Amino acid sequence: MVNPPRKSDLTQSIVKAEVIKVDPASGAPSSGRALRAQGRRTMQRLLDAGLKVFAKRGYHVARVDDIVKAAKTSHGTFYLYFTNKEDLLRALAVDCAEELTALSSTLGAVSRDQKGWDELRYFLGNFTKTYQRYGPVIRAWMENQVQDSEIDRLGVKAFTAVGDVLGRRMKEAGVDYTVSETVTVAAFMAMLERVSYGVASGRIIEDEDLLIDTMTSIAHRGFFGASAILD
Amino acid sequence: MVNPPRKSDLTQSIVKAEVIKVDPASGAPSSGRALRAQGRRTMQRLLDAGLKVFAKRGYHVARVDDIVKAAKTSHGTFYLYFTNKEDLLRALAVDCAEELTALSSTLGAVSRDQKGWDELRYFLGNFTKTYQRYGPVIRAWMENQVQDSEIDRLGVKAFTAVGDVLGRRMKEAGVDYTVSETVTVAAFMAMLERVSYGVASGRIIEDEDLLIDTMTSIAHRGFFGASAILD
Amino acid sequence: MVNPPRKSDLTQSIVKAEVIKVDPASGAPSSGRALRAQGRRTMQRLLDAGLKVFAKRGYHVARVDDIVKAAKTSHGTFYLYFTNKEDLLRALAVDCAEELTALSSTLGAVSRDQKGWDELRYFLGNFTKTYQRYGPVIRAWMENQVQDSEIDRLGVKAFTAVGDVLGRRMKEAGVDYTVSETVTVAAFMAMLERVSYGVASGRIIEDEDLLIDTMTSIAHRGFFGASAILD
Amino acid sequence: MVNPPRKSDLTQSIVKAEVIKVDPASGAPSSGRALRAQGRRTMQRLLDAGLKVFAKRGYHVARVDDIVKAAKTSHGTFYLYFTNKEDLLRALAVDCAEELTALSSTLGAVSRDQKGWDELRYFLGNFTKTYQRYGPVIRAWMENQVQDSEIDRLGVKAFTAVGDVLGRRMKEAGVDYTVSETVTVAAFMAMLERVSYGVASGRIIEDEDLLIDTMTSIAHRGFFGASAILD
DNA sequence: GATGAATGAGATTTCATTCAT
DNA sequence: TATGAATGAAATCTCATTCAT
Repeated sequence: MVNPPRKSDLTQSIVKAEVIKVDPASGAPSSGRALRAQGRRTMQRLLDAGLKVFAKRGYHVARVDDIVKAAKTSHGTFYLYFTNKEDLLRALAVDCAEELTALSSTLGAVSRDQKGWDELRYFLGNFTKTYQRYGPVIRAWMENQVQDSEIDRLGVKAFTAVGDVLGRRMKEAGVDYTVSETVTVAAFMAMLERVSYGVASGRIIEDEDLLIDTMTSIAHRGFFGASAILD
Repeated sequence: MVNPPRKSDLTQSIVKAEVIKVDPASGAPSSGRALRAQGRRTMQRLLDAGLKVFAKRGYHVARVDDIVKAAKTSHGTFYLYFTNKEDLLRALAVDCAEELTALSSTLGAVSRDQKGWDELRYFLGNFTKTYQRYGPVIRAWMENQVQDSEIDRLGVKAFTAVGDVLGRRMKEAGVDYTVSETVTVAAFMAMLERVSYGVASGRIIEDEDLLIDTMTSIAHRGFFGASAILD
Repeated sequence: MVNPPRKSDLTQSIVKAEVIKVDPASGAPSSGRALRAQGRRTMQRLLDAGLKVFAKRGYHVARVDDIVKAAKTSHGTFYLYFTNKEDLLRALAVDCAEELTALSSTLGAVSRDQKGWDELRYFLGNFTKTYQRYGPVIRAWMENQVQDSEIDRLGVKAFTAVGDVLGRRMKEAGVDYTVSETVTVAAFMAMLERVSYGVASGRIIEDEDLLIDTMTSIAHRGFFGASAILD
Repeated sequence: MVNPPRKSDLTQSIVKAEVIKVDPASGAPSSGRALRAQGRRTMQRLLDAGLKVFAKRGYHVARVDDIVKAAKTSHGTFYLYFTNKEDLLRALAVDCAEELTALSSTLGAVSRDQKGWDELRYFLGNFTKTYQRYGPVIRAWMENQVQDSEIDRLGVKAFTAVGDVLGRRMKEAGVDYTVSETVTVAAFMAMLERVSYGVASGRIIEDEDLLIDTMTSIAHRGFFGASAILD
């Protein structure tokens, strides 16, 4: 039988997720200004507000006005910390890229058996965690919403890091029949990201564990050659 | 071995695509005005221009000014045919929904063998064709770019039509182990759409046939339970 | 005695000034848009309003809002014709540069006698005319108010044209004792411009003819070596 | 021949300049607060920074932020010593006005011979010195950049002091043919100021001694009736 | 039918000045 | 005495939509 949707150990994955989180305060001021405690707090409030507002209807639609309202501060203050909306996104992108890169190291070998399924399951759980916070940034990358090439580069780099690991693990799994590696990896990431977005946006309503289990099964078979019927 | 990437009959699929296309002039003026030949031509120019401009950086970013320039006409004329930018999208959405609905009927039973692969391959080829024209509309739905709920409803309906067929075919294929049907179907559509967008946006560069072959193999195994190794 | 402040023939200088005026409608739309009669009128209204508002407290202090109010139009309309305030200045600068260049050809040989005085008087009268219209632009150049290097170049070119003629005429007059030509010409232009500005700004209140006569006498002696006492 | 550009005694003029300088610390705090040593130092740093920053692109363009950065202090501190940006200018204007007034007493009788030329030369040298420090303030007056009428009054007063001396010396020299005294004096000051600004701004590049010599010769002939050819 | 012109609401951004520590 | 943080009024600019010919 296949992957008896073993209730994944959520606590465990949370613990690991903590380990992944790389200095969340890394959102350093774009300008070189040294910040004191109060300034750092305000900046963090703005970063959080940015994520929150971007999450609602996307980066493009978000207004600086919405962000400062959410951060309970003023326009003037916003421009004290960021040169513009894009600059705020950039700061978030840096953090997000770090987290994604760290994430890429949490995927071990994916065998075709239950052990491989578990491994994949764990990885997808971690991705979901990251998406819960940085979804808006990942979405902005995925939807090509960014003009700024520097931010784009960050995204490409982070996605490549994850994609490389996926590709390597697929090869190890002996998935030699895959016709185009580029497309395969892209397809995997696309599926992952969009489904996560569907959940975040409320379009897909499903129990989180069930969701991850389903994605894991699909990926295990579709990308890692697991048989639909395990014995 | 499975699915010897049989060179798909492109001509054939084009022919079928023609059949699919349901009255391309169906984008009737929202205002309900009766149009003479010249008027119909102008309107078609605007619709085409809309698709072209939306394709570049998405519906939201597109300016009415860009559209009228691409259509070689004026602002005044635009508002003669459409009540606003959204109205143009709606007209395109109607056509796109029809095409997607028609598309959903082109997927036969997907067995786990080569025949099933071919069937799936044919369907994905058709989807690709549709995306080449209506990509911007599908993208707008997928990225939640639309405010107007009527347009959204059109999208949901069309996606449901396709999703239903997919779900039915999966069930027929005996993929009963799939944990959540909602998620499964969503994952399939997401993969399909995003990879198509990746190609359209130039981010994924790959030979079209190879691309479709790859997607087919992944889907065949991931969603329809085909074994990685057929004998 | 020198220069019996012969009442200068104002009419005549006006006539010549007309000749000088090089296509006042030359303020073509910065963008390539072709303009109809109404559009040209609006644009001209904005150009005139620009001069008027710049005249009040200078280019820098002027607000786009003041300009559109003076032109009895809206913000939107302003940006239809000019990309920003600087662009409006540029359009004016082009016209002004043409007029200054034309002006430079209206100075004949300046002998040390009454004839030379008359020649100089005529030239200064013409300059005054030009300043009455384009003073704000000349002032912006003189006060280094412009960031844009293209506008600056226009100014330098026009000033050089005038300066060159002055320098040539001085040399012809045998003013070999002048220690630095650069400084001499600069001093002449500076005097001319600032006194004109003084009048335009209301700081210097003096009868126009008397003013020009005075400037002529100073310049005739200071720059062209005329004796204070002619016999 | 006239005025063999006798190498002016720079040292001497510097010495005299020192004499002119009237209590440089006179820029007392507008608020009237008594200041200790540290406070006086901070204030002086701000005043110097003001001059430095104003020199770059003018009073209007200068930002308080630039000033505090140049003074290596903070916004808060700035407003501890000055009520606003204009107040800083006012403090500088007071000092500048004193220096200009003192300057006006350094011009003796200007005869038409070499002795007169030397006298004028000395005066212009002194003016140049003053401009080197207070140029930005003088420029602000000259370019009408100040809103505040009190500052303006200071400027008018200082300029009048200098102008009066000039006028008196011209009359003494028997320059009775000058048509309008107002205009004559204005022209002289304008020439002086703008050429100095040209040098300060880097637009005019010329050896300082040569520059002063040239100005002296022009003024000697143009305003004081010296003959171009002395015997 | 078609078009260029005009509009104004709303978004972004700057910066002198005040506040709190 | 000093400072970093915060503010908000005012300026710039964009763009969907309406108007007049």
